[in-house]
Amino acid sequence: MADLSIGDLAARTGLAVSAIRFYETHGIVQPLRNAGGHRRYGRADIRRLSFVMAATGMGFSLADVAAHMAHLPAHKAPTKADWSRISRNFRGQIDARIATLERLRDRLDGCIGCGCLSLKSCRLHNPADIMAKDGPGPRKLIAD
Amino acid sequence: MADLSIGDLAARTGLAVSAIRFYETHGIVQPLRNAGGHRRYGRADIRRLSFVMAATGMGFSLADVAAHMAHLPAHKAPTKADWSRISRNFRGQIDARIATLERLRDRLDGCIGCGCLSLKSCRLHNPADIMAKDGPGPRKLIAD
DNA sequence: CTAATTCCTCAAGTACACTTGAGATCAAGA
DNA sequence: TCTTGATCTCAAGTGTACTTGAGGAATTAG
Repeated sequence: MADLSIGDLAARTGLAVSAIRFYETHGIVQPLRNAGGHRRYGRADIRRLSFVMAATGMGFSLADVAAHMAHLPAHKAPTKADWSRISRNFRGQIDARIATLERLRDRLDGCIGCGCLSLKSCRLHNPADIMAKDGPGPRKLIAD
Repeated sequence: MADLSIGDLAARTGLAVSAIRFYETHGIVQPLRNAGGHRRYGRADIRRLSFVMAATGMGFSLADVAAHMAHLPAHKAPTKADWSRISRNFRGQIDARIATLERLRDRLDGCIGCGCLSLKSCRLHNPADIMAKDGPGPRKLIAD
């Protein structure tokens, strides 16, 4: 009920209209169309987009977010259980990221103390658990 | 002493040679040149690049990182005090990011409980302190 | 000394996340 | 009804962070 135009949705989420259309190409929202071909959204889409904003704003990729949201029903409003499951999954990723940041912070604290004068002992210089598993390359250092 | 080739540096940091050259265009490293025009790095550059990897890996922009590193001396090895100052400054940004992630996490916890059935009360839906100051637009949500 | 590596520069390409613009259609208020 | 504003599609552009490739010179292992 009370379907929204793309402009309404933009106004309510703070996103640009173009961004909402872009997210649609990633399957994050799947609006219906009215007689004239204009997109019509439900209220649940406000929440979807808020979730996307929060997650991408924290540095998670759209692909990541889209993968989580793929578990939500397409056109009917997600249930409490739907959102709960997503929240729990995503929470794991957030916790992982916090842990990594805390490790980095602790290392920097160590550097403040040691002055980083010893290459061998400096933990910043050997960030083994920050760096990815498969060989050199800066690819996806914080991949979950 | 013991100056390193770009390949040596790549091997020791895990970065691609092309990435190190790219960082040079951003002023992050400023190698000398030997007679044949090849870049020569000092050991201190290993640490510089490790710092960059840690920071960019956590989602900080190169510009951010470069701004911090601009306070390090260009060609002489940074002193303990130099690194300490950078560590302290950067620590502030890390703490801010951790705090934002924790807020997001707490909101998700709230959503797990409430099931996000109320648009008005859902905190994910009104992430005022995640969203930037100046009006709508997803620009730089996590800017420090 | 030769051959294989490594390195050089510079231009162009890639991936992600969107924005901008053109040209046309749809919707809503005076 | 008219006209302004919102929306449509599709192509191309933007910024960030790099990678890839071409053509050529320097370095190093045998």
